[in-house]
Amino acid sequence: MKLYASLINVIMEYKIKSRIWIEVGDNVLLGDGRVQLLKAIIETGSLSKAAKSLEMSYKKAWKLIDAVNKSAETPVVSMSIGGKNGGGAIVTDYGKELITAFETINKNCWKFLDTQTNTLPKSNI
Amino acid sequence: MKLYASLINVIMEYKIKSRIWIEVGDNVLLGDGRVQLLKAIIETGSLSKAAKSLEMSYKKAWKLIDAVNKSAETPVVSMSIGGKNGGGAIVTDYGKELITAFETINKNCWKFLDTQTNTLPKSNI
DNA sequence: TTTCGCTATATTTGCTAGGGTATAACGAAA
DNA sequence: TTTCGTTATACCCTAGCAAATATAGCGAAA
Repeated sequence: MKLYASLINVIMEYKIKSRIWIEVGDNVLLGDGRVQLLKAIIETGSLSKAAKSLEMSYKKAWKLIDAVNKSAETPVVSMSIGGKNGGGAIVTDYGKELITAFETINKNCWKFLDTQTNTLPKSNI
Repeated sequence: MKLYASLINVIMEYKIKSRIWIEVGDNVLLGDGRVQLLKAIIETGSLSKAAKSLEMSYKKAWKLIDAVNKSAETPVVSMSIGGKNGGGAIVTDYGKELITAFETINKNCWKFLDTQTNTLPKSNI
């Protein structure tokens, strides 16, 4: 009995989840998807390759980065067309700082929420 | 010059936003929309009136509540068909406890995120 | 000046979540 | 037993978003 109860508690535990994002004015600057995309750009050096690596359409990736660039005053990713390798995309130092700040805040938010789980009412099965 | 800079800082300030939700197993138990709907049910006493008050279709409201009831072991809202007023929906005490817990956690999450705003890199306009 | 791979953008196609509508089932009270 | 307002559910249909496709433009290097 005690065994079953503890098993159920393990399986059916509550989990508080969250998503955070950064807004500037009325525009979304950064969210989880955009951060993943920026990191893929850092790894691949181009927007199209980054999109492909995330199995995302180039169009969607471009729209996301366009929105980031439009809502950020300080440049986050700089694009270049033509040239040796056809062009490419580079995440600026400021963009990299944003990424690390975002990810640490996100992790800390998750940690905080985990501490709040025990404030939820117990379900009596 | 100093004046303009401070004005820009006020207008263009970063804002870290978030949404939280509670999962049980793999199912979503509660999110912001469901909490609003539950509160509307408490106020109106019926699912259809609650949906109307939130300008939400009855179908959508029913689906949300159905999902809540299916993912919760302890009943959250009990429905009755027929009778004096055709039936109705009642949020259980357990459901009310869930609502208040959810809302305080949410507020505390927002407060926490507000304290983290200054860890974001400064944009140099 | 030709090639190449990338950015940038328009157009079409396809899909799915959601609204609208209709209708059945229900049960207390008049 | 009729009325009434609700829950519950099926069906069609549409708008809006996303994917797919096509194509133009670019510039360094060979």
